[in-house]
Amino acid sequence: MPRSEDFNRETVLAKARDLFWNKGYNSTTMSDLVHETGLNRSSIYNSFGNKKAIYKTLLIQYQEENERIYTSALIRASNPLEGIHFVFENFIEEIVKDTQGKGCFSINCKVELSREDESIKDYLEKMQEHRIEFFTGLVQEGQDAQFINTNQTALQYAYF
Amino acid sequence: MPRSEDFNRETVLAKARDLFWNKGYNSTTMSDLVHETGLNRSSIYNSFGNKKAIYKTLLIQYQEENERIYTSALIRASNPLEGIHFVFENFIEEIVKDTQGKGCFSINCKVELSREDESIKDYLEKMQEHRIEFFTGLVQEGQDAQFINTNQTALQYAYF
DNA sequence: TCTTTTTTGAAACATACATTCCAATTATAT
DNA sequence: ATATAATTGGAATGTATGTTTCAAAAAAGA
Repeated sequence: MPRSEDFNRETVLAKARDLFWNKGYNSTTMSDLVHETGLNRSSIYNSFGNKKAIYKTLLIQYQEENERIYTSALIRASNPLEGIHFVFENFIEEIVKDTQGKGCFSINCKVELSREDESIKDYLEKMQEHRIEFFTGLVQEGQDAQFINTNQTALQYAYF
Repeated sequence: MPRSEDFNRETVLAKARDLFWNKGYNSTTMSDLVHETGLNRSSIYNSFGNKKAIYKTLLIQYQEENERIYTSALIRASNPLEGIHFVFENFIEEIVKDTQGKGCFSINCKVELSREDESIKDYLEKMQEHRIEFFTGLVQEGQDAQFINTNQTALQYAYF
């Protein structure tokens, strides 16, 4: 009986992400989102929640995507050291690709929002911790298999 | 005949800088500034201009301070390579000191404001260029005096 | 002490946005 | 075709916050 949504969630979110990424959180207005996505105010609030909710959705999506990139790099690699190599190559590639200086979505998020929103701050800190654990594990593995020297502890390498 | 200012410009600016640095530009309100500095709204507008003007003053002050740190590092150094070494040591020191994750003032500025304020964007880009030139010159000197290898051009090293 | 010019304080003003409301519209199922 | 329930458009609302205003107070010199 009811009418159904007239848009594609993914493309809407993609457009929102581009906007936030290009203009930053504070400089992106709801009107920008209305214009760019083509759907109207109420529909946005209806289907995606308010501005911050949309942003959080995108942040989580971004992190999950990165996670996927990491693991795929690990699968391609034949040993832990090479895995780290792949991951960093990916970083560099991203940085080089960013000619307009958009920066990293999560770093931008951290600068703009982690000071005013506790939940975002907590999320980003958890992610950071998670990432450190990831690298520590990787380095540890590499050291166990004698691909990486033990001049420093695994944790120290990971931090670096 | 006229009455004179009842505060110290430097300490006021220092407090403003701490505020902006801790909370970011957008999350710092004029009321915060009024509270923290102790002087009142009108006085602030009178002596320092509006919010953005204050911020720009601080940004320029920050850059000049950095400039001074660079040159002093260069004076201490006995050759260009050591100079670069000192400068980077200084970076690391700053990063380690920042336990609350305040980040770098100019990077924060870039993320928060360069997208919405053309003049700030231009200023930061000019500074970036200037910095590249600085390092390029340094590396070049180092190469001329054979302290640094010539596997890459000076410019390439500088970018790195 | 009186005049002059600033500084000060509080309230008023302006405005840019996020968010909500509600009537009109639209798509689906029966 | 009709009833139903969500979607849509645009106006209305609310609010946070930057900025201005203006009269009262304060300092410095004559």
